[in-house]
Amino acid sequence: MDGHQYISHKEKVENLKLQLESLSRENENLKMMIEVISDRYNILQEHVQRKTEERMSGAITTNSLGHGGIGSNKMVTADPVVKTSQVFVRAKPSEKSLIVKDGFHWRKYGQKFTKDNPSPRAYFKCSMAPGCPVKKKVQRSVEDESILMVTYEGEHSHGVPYSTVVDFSSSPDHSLVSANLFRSTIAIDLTQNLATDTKNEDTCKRVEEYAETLTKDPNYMMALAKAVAHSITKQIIVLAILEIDP
DNA sequence: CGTATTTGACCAGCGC
DNA sequence: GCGCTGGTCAAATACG
Ligand SMILES: [Zn+2]
Repeated sequence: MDGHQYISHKEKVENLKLQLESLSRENENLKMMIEVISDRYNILQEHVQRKTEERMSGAITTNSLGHGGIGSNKMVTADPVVKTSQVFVRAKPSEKSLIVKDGFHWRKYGQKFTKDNPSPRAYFKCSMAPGCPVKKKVQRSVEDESILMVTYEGEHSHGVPYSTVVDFSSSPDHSLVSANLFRSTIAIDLTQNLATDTKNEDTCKRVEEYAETLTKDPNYMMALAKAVAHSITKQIIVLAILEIDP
């Protein structure tokens, strides 16, 4: 009697094991597909960027040909509205130098010692797409050496680096990395909302604390993961359609 | 060999 | 103008 039950249980376990195995394989395959697709997506994005740039430059040249003496209205491009956002990020204890791993590709173009901070400040420019104007400054916090102060400036003229999502799962200690990246994105959003009224350090610190409490809340993390997954699947669907269409 | 980083030179703004 | 400071350039160098 018990033997039958035991056997059936054993069978169930074996069955579940097999299912798990096949699901794991499927998961691996899907991961690989995501990687490939994101790769192609980035390439396509690059092409689109180049094409629009070509078209823009052509339009500008044809436009500038017809510049009579009429106007004198200088097209002062409202550049002053460059969105800057400050982000506090926990420094990885292992990293000796300034971070680079936030999903974009940065080319370092300078490093200076500043008057009011013993640690140097590094200057980066986004190099994911040619002509992307985004820059960032990275400097350790004065009082807490394990806090990195990152200042992003401008908006990317290309698609967001979709491959970062893939990096989450493929990273050896993905929990740490993903926590850091999630927090950084949260901090970006919050600082952008708060940047209009106040700009002192206390609010920034409070933002960081707030983000930390958020990441500790399991419900919030679950909702966030759900949202991220949803956006991912949406992107995948779009990409699949694009792939079928041509 | 092509590309990314390093690092001193260089420049622009500001207070005096 | 002068010196200081934060930001950028670019030649040299390191790296894979
Ligand atoms: Zn960019």
